[in-house]
Amino acid sequence: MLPPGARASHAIIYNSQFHSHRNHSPMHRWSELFIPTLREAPADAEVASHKFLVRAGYIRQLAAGIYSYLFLGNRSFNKIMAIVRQEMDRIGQEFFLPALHPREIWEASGRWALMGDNLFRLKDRKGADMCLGMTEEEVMTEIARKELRSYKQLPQIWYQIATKFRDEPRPRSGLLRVRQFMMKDAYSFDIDAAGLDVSYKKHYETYCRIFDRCGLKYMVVEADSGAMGGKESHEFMVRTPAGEDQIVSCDGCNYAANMEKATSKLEAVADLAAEGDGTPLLVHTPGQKTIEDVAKFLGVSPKNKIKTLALMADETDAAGKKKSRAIVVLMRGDHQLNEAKLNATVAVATRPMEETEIERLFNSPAGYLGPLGIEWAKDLKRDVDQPMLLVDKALEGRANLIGGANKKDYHLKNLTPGKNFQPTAYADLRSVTAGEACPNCGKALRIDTAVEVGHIFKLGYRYSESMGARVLDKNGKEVTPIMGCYGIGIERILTAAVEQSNDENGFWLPPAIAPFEIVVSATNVKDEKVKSAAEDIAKQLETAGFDVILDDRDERPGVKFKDADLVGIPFRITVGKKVTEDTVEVVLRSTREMRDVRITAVVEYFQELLGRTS
RNA sequence: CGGGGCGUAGCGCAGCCUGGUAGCGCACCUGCCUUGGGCGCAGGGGGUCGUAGGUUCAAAUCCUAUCGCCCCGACCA
Repeated sequence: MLPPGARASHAIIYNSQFHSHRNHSPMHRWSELFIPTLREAPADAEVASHKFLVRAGYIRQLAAGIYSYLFLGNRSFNKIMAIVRQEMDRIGQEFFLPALHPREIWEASGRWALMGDNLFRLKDRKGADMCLGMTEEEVMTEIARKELRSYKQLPQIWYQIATKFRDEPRPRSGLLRVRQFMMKDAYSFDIDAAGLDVSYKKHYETYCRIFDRCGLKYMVVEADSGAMGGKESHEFMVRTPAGEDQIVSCDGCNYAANMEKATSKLEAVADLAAEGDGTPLLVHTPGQKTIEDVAKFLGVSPKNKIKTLALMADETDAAGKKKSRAIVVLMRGDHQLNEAKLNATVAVATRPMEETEIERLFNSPAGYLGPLGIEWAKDLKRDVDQPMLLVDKALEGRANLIGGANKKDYHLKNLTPGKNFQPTAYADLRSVTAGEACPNCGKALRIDTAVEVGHIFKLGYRYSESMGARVLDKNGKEVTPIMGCYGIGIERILTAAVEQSNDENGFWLPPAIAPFEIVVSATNVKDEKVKSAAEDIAKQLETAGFDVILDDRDERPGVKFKDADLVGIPFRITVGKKVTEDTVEVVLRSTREMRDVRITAVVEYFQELLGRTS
């Protein structure tokens, strides 16, 4: 824009200066770029990806769980997003939706209340409630509700890549759990379940292509779709100790599942013989409260003991009244309760009961609670007041177990589920442990920590129903479209890649997502021969389509090598003394493999190495 | 939200217990030197000690409050 009164000739001069400046350096020269590498990582960084992304000058923290992405980081993210976009465009259409949402649509879906403090909330100047989007089901469904009229418009797959906000209770591990992040989220709308199957499968395959192209070693696991309904769900996981999720998998077959979903085959346990007349028998167990203590005291295995857990579900009903429902869970003595499974079973969050509550509700001291003499709910319906008795499937069919007697210092023998007491329901509530038998093939299961980079699941009708999306089917009948939703964490792809490939000196990224593919390090820029050879090689590679950065800084070679090792670029070309023999060194960062290549053959070398033709 | 820890220069830290001149390494600037793994020498710049209040002749240091950040737990498409 010209300032008022300026003559056009000035503008021409400004313009030409501007252009000459840009034309002067089409190449990426390290000396002119902002790549703030650090010798030391910030003290509060714990995981490798956090340390290295900061040290390599990819990211800087602005606040807890909020990061600025600098030049290198941004380049890498752009490459990741380009891959995601390219693959998603094969099956769907890209949108760009608002991050700022009115309260109303979240009310309509029921998530305004459900999301609690995880949702960033704010008011506009008129005092109207707004929030920052954490996912876009509401907005997408709102569009579908208003615009989709006929089955002829289905199926639809709509996606976007955008910033999401979550007020995480505890941001951590650098970019692994943050409050603002980029996500590709996609939503499918189909006329029926068979259509959803197709959309789901398309995403499954697309995700595989995306993660393959990003160079990740990932696995796909069966996942829990949560209490929100939805039938099928898969997570795309990258194994790393820095991860926050636990996955169960089998090396013997392809079984793999999220901890919340995983099951195993249990070895049969020998039941105890009935004692006395076979009816529940009171035994004195003075001071023995824990499973271990009681089992030892009575000389039996914890496997023949019932673990009794007392829980409370606090709910607020439609009228805003607080209501608590007691839930008692029986597990085999040596088993662990899986809270996610419990939540999925009872469709409500629970907390451990307080000792005073146990005493008040069951007239039993904590530590001696047992299933007898209490009137349990008959089924899982939620509108009754009786406590629920949930019994883990591992106890189904067992007999003569030992459990609490609801009396201090006493336990009961001869307890048989279904005979002496009637559970509200049997359910799989147990956490799998490593080494148990695979439910498919029987081999030992392993448990690993992993990072979730993608998640696909069949939403069903939850949003389309609650928000009132309807289309007419072939017969002119109004039907609710069925939805799927599909997410990919952009930052997590980079993070997982760093976690996957690093050593004490730094990390290396797959070429497809690295900010640059090749760094050309001129060992000594004061040496004209070295300098011009390096420039020349970088230019040739760039012309051939490679993403190159020229390290032309006036620094000692050691500094450049250290930086090159640190910043994630997979290949380095060292231009040094050997230029007099028309030779440079190519170094593979991952293996440290080094090889002399003739300058005239460098382009060809990389074309072959990266499987690319000019 | 429960438990723990930390806020002193851009980064990493010491000083605090026992109040009295704000320090070290790296980074940064200048000059010389050096050029295949964070080179060397000399000189230099940079800090409201997180913030607010209090105690004291005097506070980075003691007290109170508050904010921020990190870790463990709870939670988590």
